[in-house]
Amino acid sequence: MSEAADTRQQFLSVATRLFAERGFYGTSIAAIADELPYTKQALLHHFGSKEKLYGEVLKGISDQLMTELEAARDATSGEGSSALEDTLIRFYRLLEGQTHKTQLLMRELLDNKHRATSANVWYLRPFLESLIALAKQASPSTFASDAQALITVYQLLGAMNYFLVSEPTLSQMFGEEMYRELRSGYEEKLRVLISQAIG
Amino acid sequence: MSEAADTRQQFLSVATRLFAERGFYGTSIAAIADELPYTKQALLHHFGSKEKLYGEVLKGISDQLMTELEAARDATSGEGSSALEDTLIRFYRLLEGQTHKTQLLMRELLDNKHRATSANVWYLRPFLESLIALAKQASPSTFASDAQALITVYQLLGAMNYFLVSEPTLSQMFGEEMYRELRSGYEEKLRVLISQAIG
DNA sequence: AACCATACTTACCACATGGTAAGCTGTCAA
DNA sequence: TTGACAGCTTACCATGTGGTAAGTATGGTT
Repeated sequence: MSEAADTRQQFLSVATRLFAERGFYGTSIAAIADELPYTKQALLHHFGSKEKLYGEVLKGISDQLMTELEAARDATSGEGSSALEDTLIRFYRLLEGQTHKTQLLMRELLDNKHRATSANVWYLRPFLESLIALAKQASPSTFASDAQALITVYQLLGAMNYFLVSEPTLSQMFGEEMYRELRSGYEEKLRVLISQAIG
Repeated sequence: MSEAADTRQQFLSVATRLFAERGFYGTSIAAIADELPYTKQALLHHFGSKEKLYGEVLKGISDQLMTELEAARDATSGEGSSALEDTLIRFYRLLEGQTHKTQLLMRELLDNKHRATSANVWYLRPFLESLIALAKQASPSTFASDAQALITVYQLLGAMNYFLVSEPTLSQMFGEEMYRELRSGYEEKLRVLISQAIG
């Protein structure tokens, strides 16, 4: 039983990485299984279909993002917009080390219409709702409606995600060394952007 | 000859739309040809391979984005950071009506590592360079280095792209009517973000 | 000892994929 | 009039795809 759970977890882990790197259509279930000492039928045994596996991966990512966002919030002392700023920076730092989450997030935004709509399941919703709640809680006066809150936090999320996802591109353009420099300076830039957007 | 050029153009047009919507792996050359009164072999006759077709699509997008960015710049009167602000807003308005360009841009950022690197061609580079030049030209004092310029403009590009690409997601979450409201208010939000980021 | 469910594997399969080969048809230059 | 070539089509193919069917091995339950 626990061995089975472990196998499942291994599949989920590899699948998450590959889906993030290559996208849903760019990743075959055989390719996932090939990185583990199992056949693709073992994968199908555990998850039923590629679509369901992808669903579990997305749900996992969404859950983790939510948890991490809330952890970032709870680790932040103080209240109001400066607390929100700290929380978002903390969240950014978390994302920094786990680029695949950002990649999957963006892929899902892009593919949503064609893939998830047909399955009619909307995995990222809880995370986005948690984001709204965070903004409203930190600054109820600034963010009257859900939409107003989301639109602002969304801008910031967009800015940081876009940057994180662009690592290959920027490394290629400026060289890896220069990219590391860029990245180390980015956090401060982001902080400024955040404080101005919500202040 | 001109008929052939027309056929090519038709292929490019459909291919651009489908690649943007479904990604490289999610789009088969047969699917592209099926939307036109030709067979997929006609497509291969004109472009040689799927990869080359995709390359031409990307090059087309990159060229158009560059041209439009420069047109936006030239349409802007004045100088300095407020001119840059106007230019970027103008550029945003252009993108607003042509979501597929934004989608392709982001897909290429995501897939770059796995697809384009192997082909070793980096199609979006001219556009990004043009973006850097724009920023440096508008505010040479603020943006000392290429990297410093890019990192800031990049944030803004990220914020607007992210929002544009999220239409399906946000429509689904808030309903289409609410989304239209969100979107109509977004330009002003973006303007504020821009002016603060570069001011 | 018989049963049974879980965790897998091997063997298959129908179908879609990108791509090749070869031919057909019209146009246009020599 | 012939030849060549551009712009297609039909025929075909090897490979990869997600998925099914039918097992085998193992460990726990009665």
